[in-house]
Amino acid sequence: MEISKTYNPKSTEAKWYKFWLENGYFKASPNEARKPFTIVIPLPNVTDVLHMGHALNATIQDIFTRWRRMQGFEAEWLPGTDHAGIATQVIVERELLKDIPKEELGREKFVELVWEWVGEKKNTILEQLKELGCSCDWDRTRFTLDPNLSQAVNEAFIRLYKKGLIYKGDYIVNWCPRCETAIADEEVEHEELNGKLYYIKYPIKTKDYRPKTKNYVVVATTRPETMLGDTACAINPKDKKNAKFIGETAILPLIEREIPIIPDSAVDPNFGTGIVKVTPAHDPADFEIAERHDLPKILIMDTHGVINESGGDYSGLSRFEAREKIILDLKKLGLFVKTTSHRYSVGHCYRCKTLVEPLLSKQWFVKQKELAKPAIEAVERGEIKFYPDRWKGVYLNWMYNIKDWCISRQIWWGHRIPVWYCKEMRNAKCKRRDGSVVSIEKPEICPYCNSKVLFQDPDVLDTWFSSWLWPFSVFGWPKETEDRGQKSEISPSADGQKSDLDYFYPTSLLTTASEIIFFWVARMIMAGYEFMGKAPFKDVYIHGTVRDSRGVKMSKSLGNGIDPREIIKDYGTDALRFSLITTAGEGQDPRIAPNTFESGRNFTNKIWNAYRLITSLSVGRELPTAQSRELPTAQNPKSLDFGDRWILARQQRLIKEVTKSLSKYRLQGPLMQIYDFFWHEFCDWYLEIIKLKKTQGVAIEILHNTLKLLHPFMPFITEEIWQKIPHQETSIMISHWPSPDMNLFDETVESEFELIKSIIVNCRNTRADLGIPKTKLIKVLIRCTPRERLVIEENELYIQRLGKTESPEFTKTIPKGCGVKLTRGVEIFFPMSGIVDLAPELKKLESEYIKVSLLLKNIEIRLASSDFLSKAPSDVIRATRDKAALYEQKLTSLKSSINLIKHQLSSDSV
RNA sequence: GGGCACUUGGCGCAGUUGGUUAGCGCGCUUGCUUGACAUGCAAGAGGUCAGAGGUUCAAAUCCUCUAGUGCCCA
Repeated sequence: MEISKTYNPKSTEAKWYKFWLENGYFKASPNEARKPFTIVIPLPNVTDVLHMGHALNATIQDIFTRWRRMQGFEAEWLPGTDHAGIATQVIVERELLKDIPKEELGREKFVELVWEWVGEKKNTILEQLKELGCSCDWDRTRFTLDPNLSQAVNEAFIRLYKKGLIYKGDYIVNWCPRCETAIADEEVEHEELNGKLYYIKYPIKTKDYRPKTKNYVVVATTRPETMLGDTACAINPKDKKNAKFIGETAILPLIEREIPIIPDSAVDPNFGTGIVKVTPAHDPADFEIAERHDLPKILIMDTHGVINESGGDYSGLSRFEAREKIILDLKKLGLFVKTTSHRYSVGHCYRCKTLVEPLLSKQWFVKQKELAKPAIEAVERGEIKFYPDRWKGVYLNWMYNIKDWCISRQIWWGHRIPVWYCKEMRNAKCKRRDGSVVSIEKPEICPYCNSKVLFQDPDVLDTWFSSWLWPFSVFGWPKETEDRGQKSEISPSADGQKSDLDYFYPTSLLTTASEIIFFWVARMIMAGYEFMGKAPFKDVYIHGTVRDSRGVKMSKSLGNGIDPREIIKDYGTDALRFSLITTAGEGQDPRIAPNTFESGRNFTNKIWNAYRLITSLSVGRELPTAQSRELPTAQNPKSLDFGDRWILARQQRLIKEVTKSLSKYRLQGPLMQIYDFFWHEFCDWYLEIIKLKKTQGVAIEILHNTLKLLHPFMPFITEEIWQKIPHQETSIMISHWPSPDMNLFDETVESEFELIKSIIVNCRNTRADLGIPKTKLIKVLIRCTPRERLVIEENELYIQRLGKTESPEFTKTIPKGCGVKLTRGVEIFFPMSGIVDLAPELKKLESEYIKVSLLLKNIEIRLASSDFLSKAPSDVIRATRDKAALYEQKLTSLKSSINLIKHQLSSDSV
């Protein structure tokens, strides 16, 4: 049958993915006979569509999963999605509701609408992961709003509440006026901007106070509109220049509120005038000051960022309009001093990029210090490791300074907070507790005052409050643990089978990008220790961020992304995966350009054609079957052919190094090694050899094992070819990962082969340099040791055919009228008679002579140094001496051949 | 302001226990429809490893400083 000249990924990928699915190869279940290898996916949002970041992330996980599976682990890669509270709600509001406020629809209807939308979109990203070849255990796909995962959320909330680790309070939160919700500190993106610092006069109250008084202080602020909510001015007590004002009372302009001038050491005397306004309800630092001095906290904005009734005349203006008007009015009153340029950083909502407003608000918080303790120790002790290691420091630094986590969100899509309030609050006890009851179900009556009128907290929980439970909620926590508790009382070890949770938890590896360390990795570690008493995973692999060719992060909004599905369409999944992994250095940010993927496409094609050649060599004879095929390992390696022994030795080395690298979480290195082996040793040399010998047994063996090594990286083409060559297992993905065969290691053959190779290369050089037509064979004379002569004679066919030479002859003297090359201590002479162009050759030899003599000079200096001789290890000294001898020999040869050519040239010119 | 990374031929990257004539892919030059592959083959040009100083017998590799770039935190 005709085999296509180029590899066609389209015709293979869907076919094999279906085959794997149908055979259930991705599934895993507790199996005491095997060790588990577990990965839970960093759950993408339901709103996500596949981008390069996902592709890199998923490829890495798939490589480790497939590799461990081949090694005999019970490999579980659990997929799923996140309900993504804010992101999803934003999209539904925009796309489905257009501009109709969701309030018109009502909460229940709105949530229904979101469920509908999610029902349609939920599988988009997961289906796309299938195109990437991901070997996820799809039967276990989870969604954070699944019943069991919701139960986990409630359970976690209630447990933490009972321990006093969850509380409700008035604090400054990051408020997104567009999403109309609080967001966590980590959800704010800071951007450094060139802004202004506004200087404003605040008059001081005196007996004869008049608006145009000359008694005033000047405060500096970046946000003048917040002055409507000022309740103090503050000065650092050490600030001698301004100390005299402390204790005075200022009159807040425009509002005419009397506010105290207080001392507080948090004030930076070098900021502006050293006197700052204090707006406790709209600035986190000012909030702290207000707490210390018991100042009132006046909220001047509503949830949309519009000035409220506390803002007097400015009520109804947006925060931006208010700023304009306030400046204008201050100018009219003569209270505006100046502006100066000022660099400062402003926060934006990570979901919609709206300017975040720090706002006083009643929210639910999780205390973090206590939860952080075991999570810090685990990483300090090395129980959980980061790859690359440097992220450990980033993690720890954040954990040491952790602040309480705001978990309530003023949106409708998500897990409703399991808290109920008594509406009536009929007694003091009830009032003291704010009438709040923590409960999953609605309580019949208020436990404090027996009122029957209760309502649920309208807020939902931060999405991350469900994702931090992911490594164990997906395996059945808390239900499974409860069930087991009951079971064990009745029949202790009924079947001896471990539960999913016991078997797969703790997981083995978590793979994610550095941005997610705080949001998720840190919190999963905290949750793991808090709820399971154990780390959620052993290793954390942090990969880089995908950037474009200029180094700019790929993003939808910038439009600089490359769609992985386009690449798959054009070049195939294997090409995409190959190029992504070879481009992404360990933990480095990969820079991706459209042509990045050509190398992957070319490589798949190379693999395909190697297979084609091997198959074609067996035309007219049967391919050996899996059973009949004599494995080289079953024979005495010494009885094999030189070339066979060489490629087998090279492959053992490859297997050893690739396996070692993978176990250290390296991907780029091993993949490049496989590439080099396959292309530059197997194809460039070994396949050329077997063309001469017309044998293909060992070639199939090499191909077989190389496909296995490659399979985790490039699953489709490896399966396609595997199925076409003799094999035993039904699929390469469940075949056994090769291990190096010590009997096949052979350093002697490796070095002898290098000699043959380099003789061939030198012959080719000479041909090319001298422009000898390819049809004309050249003569070669070789001067070498008897041992080398033996090797060369045994393999002279290779030299003749690959170097296009006549049968090599041997000499003991330097022949006259020859060009000469020196390689690995062997001199090769090329009779020059009839060859015209000697001048370039002479030039080359002369520059080589200069180069080598410099090298020799350096080495001689080193060898003359007594320090070197006394301090360097003996093997290094020996190697250096050998090298010096080699260079000397080489120089002699170069010199003689230079003289020969010079002689030739001068006699020619005569 | 603090921290972390990066800087190797035109471009993108290897070089992980200090000892190789510093490698690879793309691009470039020259020659090839060599019966696997032009998504290819062969041969080549191109780098004093950002700069300065130090440690060492020996530095792209370790240390310090400087410059540039990027990221994170405050």
